[in-house]
Amino acid sequence: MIEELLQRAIKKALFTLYNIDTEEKEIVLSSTKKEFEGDFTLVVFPYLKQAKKKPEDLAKEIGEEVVKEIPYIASYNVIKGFLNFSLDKNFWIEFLNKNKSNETFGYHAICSDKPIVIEYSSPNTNKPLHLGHIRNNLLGWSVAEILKANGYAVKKVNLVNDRGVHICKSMIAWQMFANGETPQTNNEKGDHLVGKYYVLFDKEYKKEVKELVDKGVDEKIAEQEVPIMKQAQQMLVKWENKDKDVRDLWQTMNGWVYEGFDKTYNRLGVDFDKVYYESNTYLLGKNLVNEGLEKGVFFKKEDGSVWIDLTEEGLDEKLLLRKDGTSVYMTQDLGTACLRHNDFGSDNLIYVVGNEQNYHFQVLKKVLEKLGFDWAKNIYHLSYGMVELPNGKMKSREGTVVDADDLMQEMYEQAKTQTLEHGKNDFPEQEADKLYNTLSLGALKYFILKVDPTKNMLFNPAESIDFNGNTGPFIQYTYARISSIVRKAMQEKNIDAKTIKISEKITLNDKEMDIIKTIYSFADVIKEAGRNYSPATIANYAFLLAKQFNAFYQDNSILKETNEDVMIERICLTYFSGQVIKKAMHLLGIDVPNRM
RNA sequence: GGUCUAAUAGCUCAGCUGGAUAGAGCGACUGCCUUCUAAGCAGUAGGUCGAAGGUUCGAAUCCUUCUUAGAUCACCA
Repeated sequence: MIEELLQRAIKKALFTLYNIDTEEKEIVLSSTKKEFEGDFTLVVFPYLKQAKKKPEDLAKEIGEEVVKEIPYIASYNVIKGFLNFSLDKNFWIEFLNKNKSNETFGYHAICSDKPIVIEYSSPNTNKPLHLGHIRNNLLGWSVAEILKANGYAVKKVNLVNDRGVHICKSMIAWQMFANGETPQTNNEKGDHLVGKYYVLFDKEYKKEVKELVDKGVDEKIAEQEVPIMKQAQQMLVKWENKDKDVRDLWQTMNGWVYEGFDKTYNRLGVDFDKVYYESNTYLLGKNLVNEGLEKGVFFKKEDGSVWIDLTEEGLDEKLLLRKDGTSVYMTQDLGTACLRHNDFGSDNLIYVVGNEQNYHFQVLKKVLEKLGFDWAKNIYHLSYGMVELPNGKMKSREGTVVDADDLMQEMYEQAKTQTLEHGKNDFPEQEADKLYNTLSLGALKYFILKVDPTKNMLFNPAESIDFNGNTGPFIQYTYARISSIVRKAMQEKNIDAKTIKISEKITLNDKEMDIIKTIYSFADVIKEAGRNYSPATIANYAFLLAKQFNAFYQDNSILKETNEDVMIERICLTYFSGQVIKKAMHLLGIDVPNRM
């Protein structure tokens, strides 16, 4: 990397000229702003005091030394305290020739054999997936890919919440109202069918509560005493006692849901290396609690419930076992963390879970640390913001959710409409279908992933997701143009961009240099995206590169360029841009079409 | 009430560990298709970076206070 050479040379210059001793890593180089001439910039202000020089003089003297030291540095210029280095054109040409057909360009070498385990999705089996889940799934999948590109082994896991009183609610409502209907009899997706009964339960529940309240019962009491709620709670007890009928129904209805989820996951393009079910894991963690009691990390209250005191850490007391000895969410999560650590030999666990659970994960981490697991300090809660609608949060029970399947279907229709509106109606049926899928998912995924995961984001159903501007289809369109050119170069000129070499006789214009420098930074961008667990970094990068390519494309001939050396260089640059766009989009889980 | 997070153009969002004149897209207004895909390109208008202090050669970025919004503080998950 040229930056490292520069850092080394600057360090040396600082030392020999002014006896300033710095670490190479602490010398900050940035890419030169567009308005100024140069490729890399050093800000010299931090060294003024020690060097006892004026900014201009200091910059000049360092520049002089560095140019002598590194042959690739063609020149430098100084503006105030900014020292701008320009690289020799041949450096860039060499870079292109060396890397344009490198399959792993931008990716980092394998750095660890111990896998990172990333949990994402984690749905409940009582309702279908909605837009919030989409954000979760896309983030999880993409971050996994980004970490792989950073050289880590990654295991993707899903922890399905398939038990509990909320699951019993759908079951009770189904028993009461369904007349035996199934996904088959109804021709309805299983998760939607089950979700329907979850909503029905809530409706009936509210009705019954109101009846009691009207009779003069206190609302709080009514909420607990209502028959339908009692039934759900009784069903849960039966479930825990392994009552055969309840278990059968549970298995049947969950089966419907899984069939539905599989379709949604499939269409969304996400997958898992391992799926955990809470029905198998909810009893884990109890042993840990007992160990903790013995070690004196936890304490027992008079009623028999077990707690941990985290007030010294700025947190509260937290319950770990109920007085009846049953476990809570936290207990189970302690258990599953250890399970994962053991299953995969992993010291790095990542949880993709909404920011509403920040507190939970703070506590989880602290508790595991107190239990003496040194890997606990590496637990990372990838805490993402909520997807909000113009009138606030999505609420499943109030029917204000944006359903995942519906949304994907709407996007598909829109992709179709847009394509036909552009007069592109000559695709064979199968190819058209594939294209609409590619474009609709590209639009959806890019829309979600381009925003910083940690921030809340807004989705306005009325405006739907755009296909122009800073969007997935914009980048896909750029790729399609590129493919077209690369194809024609091969067919009409018999030039294979992959293998042909660029001559050093040519010069490079500003638009070309913009693209080259952006491509050059790809590895850094991947590193930064990995460091921040941020697909948004990749999305912004892909957009920048696509925009720069389009600007170049607009006022430079490629295949019609008369100077053959320049034509070859442009074909190669076009090809390379396409490769990098494709890779970046892949990290987001977005396909790119060869034609559109 | 305690804790945490956010606030940047009319709207949706970028802005890396402090660095040169704060950027995109959408929307509005202008231009550009007999030339490699116009889902594109070029341009105009639009900003007290929530407010006030502070640190610094230098602050949207760091610190303090305040305002506003959201999350959380369950023997729910």
